[in-house]
Amino acid sequence: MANVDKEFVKEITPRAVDFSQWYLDMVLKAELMDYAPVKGCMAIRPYGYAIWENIQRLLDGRIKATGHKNAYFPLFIPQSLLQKEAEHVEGFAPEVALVTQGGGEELTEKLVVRPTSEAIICSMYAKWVQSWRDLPLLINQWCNVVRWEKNTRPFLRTSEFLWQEGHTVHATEEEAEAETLQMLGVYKDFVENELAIPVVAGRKTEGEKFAGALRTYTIEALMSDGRALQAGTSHNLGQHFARVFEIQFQDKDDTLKYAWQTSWGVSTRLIGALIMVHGDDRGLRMPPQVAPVQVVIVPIIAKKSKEEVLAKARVLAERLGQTWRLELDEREGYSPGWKFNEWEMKGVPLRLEIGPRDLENGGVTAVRRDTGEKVFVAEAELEQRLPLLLKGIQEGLFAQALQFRRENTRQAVSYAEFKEIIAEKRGFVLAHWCGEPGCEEKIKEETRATIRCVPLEEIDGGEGPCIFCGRGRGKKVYFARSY
RNA sequence: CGGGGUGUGGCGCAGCUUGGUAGCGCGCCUGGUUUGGGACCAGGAGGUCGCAGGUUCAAAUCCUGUCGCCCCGACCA
Repeated sequence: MANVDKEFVKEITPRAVDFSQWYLDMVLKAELMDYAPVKGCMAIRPYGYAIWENIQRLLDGRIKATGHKNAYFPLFIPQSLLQKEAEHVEGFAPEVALVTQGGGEELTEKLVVRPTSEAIICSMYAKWVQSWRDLPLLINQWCNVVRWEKNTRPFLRTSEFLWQEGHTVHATEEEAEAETLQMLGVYKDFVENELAIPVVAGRKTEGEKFAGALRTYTIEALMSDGRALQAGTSHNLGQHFARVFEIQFQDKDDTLKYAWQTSWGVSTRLIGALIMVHGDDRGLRMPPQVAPVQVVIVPIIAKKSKEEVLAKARVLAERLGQTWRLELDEREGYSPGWKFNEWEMKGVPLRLEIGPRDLENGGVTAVRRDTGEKVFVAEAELEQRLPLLLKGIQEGLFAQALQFRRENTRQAVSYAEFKEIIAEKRGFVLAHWCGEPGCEEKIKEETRATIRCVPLEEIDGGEGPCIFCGRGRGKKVYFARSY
């Protein structure tokens, strides 16, 4: 019908109308989360949590493959511990939640609900590290953290969120730096290959680095509204924490040395990135690698052939369910069209329709979520075709996101042009920067764009005068407005 | 924390200006007919209108206070 397109989206605000409302429609209507009674806190619903479980499984494998082991540290941190590292406390103090009472009595020392675990973990590491033989110490934990944010948004910025945080200790600065970069590489590989989100890897400026770190590296992704999102960070902590927490070891040369440390993390924010990078006006588009449901079978039931169709659908579901995360939608009382829309909204990569026509033809109709393309697949070829189709969707989503990023990464040659791009087109802007924090700060004030990172990869254009002050010589850096 | 908005069945809203004891759509339940892109008919359940005071014979409606949530800024994964 003529208004079919309108019908598809009647419950979803189009992205072009109000991106932020679209995002909220997505997280609520796809049942990823629901608002909880406390500000900024959300219940992650099964469909959303399944994404997180897939992220955990795939990333955890990579973390372990690089020699790290999982452990768990306490939720509560004595306030005095957090206060040991000056920059660290300054960075986090404004957003910590404090426990002042326990068992109905005032606590003698207030407890911080961890906003990050450097302090508590370092206090333990001080006990565990004695000798060079104890190093490197490579530990990761999956947990929740609490940051009392003023402005919250589901998955992107919540008062409590889930993440993993790796904390490692090394004998030398070189080793720590190598670890920091290795984990950044792990993140980039993971985000690009599993989440199908292209990222720029780079270093944060002094102004943007982690509170207490020597250097912070980041992977930055571009959302489809042209704003950037920090998708993961890896910090070289230097010896800052080792000195205040007295993490010392006796080296091979008999001398007592402070250790070198790193920390690195990604959070449930990645789910927000998945939504904003791949989603369209019909709903989510989940990359097959992390999709809670990779394949959905929708039987097309007509009175005459009901039993036959259902029987075949069940057989196929059983068979294909061995390999894929698969759902057979047998619900009665919903029309096929309704189910199509529902599963499209939930972003299931591949839909298999089985109806009387398909039975006659001896196969199923497969429909790709990314392109909408319909193809007939003979039953005998399912095991062979499905992996190819899903691989094609995974790669297709990445390719689309990469193309979008290319089209929305612009070079600015003058500050006027820079301002215009940021104001009207958004996206990444590559421009020379002299390295002065003052220029960075003024650009931020005037355009709300920040330096997302100083890219690790070589960028065409080499060094040049600063986009803002016109002086000095600096590399090209990525600017953007960000989440 | 500043600016704006908003709280009424599960969801989205109307009712408030001009007080009279709550309504619509969707969803939900039951039965039936349907089912290749959000089906239809019939019947039904469900709300002391965020909370607390006040005014009044009477408050969803007027007044005061308070809390939550959302959006836009400043700060952060």
